[in-house]
Amino acid sequence: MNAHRRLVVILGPTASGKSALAIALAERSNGEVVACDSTQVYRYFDIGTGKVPAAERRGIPHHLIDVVEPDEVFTAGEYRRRATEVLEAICARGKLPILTAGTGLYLRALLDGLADAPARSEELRERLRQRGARRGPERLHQILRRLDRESASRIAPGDTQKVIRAIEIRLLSGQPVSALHQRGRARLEGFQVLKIGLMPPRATLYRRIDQRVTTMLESGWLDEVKLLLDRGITPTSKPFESLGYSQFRDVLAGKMVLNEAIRQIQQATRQYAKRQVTWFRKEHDVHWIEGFGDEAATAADALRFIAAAEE
RNA sequence: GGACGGGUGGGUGAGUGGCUAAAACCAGCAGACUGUAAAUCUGCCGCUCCUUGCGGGCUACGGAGGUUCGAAUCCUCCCCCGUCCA
Repeated sequence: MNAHRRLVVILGPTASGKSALAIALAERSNGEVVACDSTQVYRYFDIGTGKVPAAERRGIPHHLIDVVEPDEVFTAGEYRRRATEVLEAICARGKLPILTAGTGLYLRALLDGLADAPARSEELRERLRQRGARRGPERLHQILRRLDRESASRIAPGDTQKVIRAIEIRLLSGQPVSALHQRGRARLEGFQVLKIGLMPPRATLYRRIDQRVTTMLESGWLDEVKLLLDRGITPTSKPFESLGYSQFRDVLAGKMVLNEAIRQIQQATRQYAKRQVTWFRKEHDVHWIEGFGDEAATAADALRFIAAAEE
């Protein structure tokens, strides 16, 4: 019924220029930006997560940025709930939602939905994790094999994180993961989704990543990290695990020299970009553009694509 | 000039006669991933051939010789690097 409502999704690896393209499109088509990024949801982690500073947003509203405290657990399920609400609100205002998606899992959770599985349970995980630490990861995998043969065969014995989640689902819901998955997922309804994928040449992307890390440093990234620590934010909280923050935390603790940290951040970011590309490649119905989002030709291409979809 | 220590695959580095194309880690490449996802994990990783097999050939542990059925591993000489003595 509401198929006339549209949702533009811009997906692509880090540093491909999603934010710039989103703002450009929002200005031309009465849009608002919604971040689909697992790190930008955290407050105070600004420079390294690539949040566009308010002053550079050209008046375009941005959503799902700065929505939780650093010590809060945030998940794909939570993202889905909040994003669904935000999309409704934007449409109710008669505006066009434009999603900037770097976190493939969150995008899929929103668009395709998640199975009706129980949310994570910290105590259960803690118990399992301890057992894994004591008896080795193979032991956990054995437990999973007993409880849910099918997912045990799909999950590598070394992948403790996924093994624990599968055991958790089985224990909490009483059902194996495969059974839950078979029952389908609650996909996003009522939107015509227009996916635009940014796929700049790998070599150029990597050069940009390297350069962007130094640019971020010049704009005060290290000071930001220092401020976070001074403020008492737990150095082991989740956002501190993200690219750059962990390295700079070590620099400030005197465990690493700055040059080495920069080198590692650049390298880890390139590896991350590769993983994003691997994930997004499988995404269906994407209008791929082989350039950066901040290039005029890319914006023109994207606008043409959106216009063509109007009919 | 002398005394030691060392030179191993893109990097670090193990190996001190056969089980070694050579551990492990990193990098690189490819991939998986339905509530930690900027996370986590998996495969490949000298060259080459095919009948794609726990397959064949070639090259490889600074260089050149040698010992041995067999050498990254032992011997000789040479070249580099580090530390110390002069």
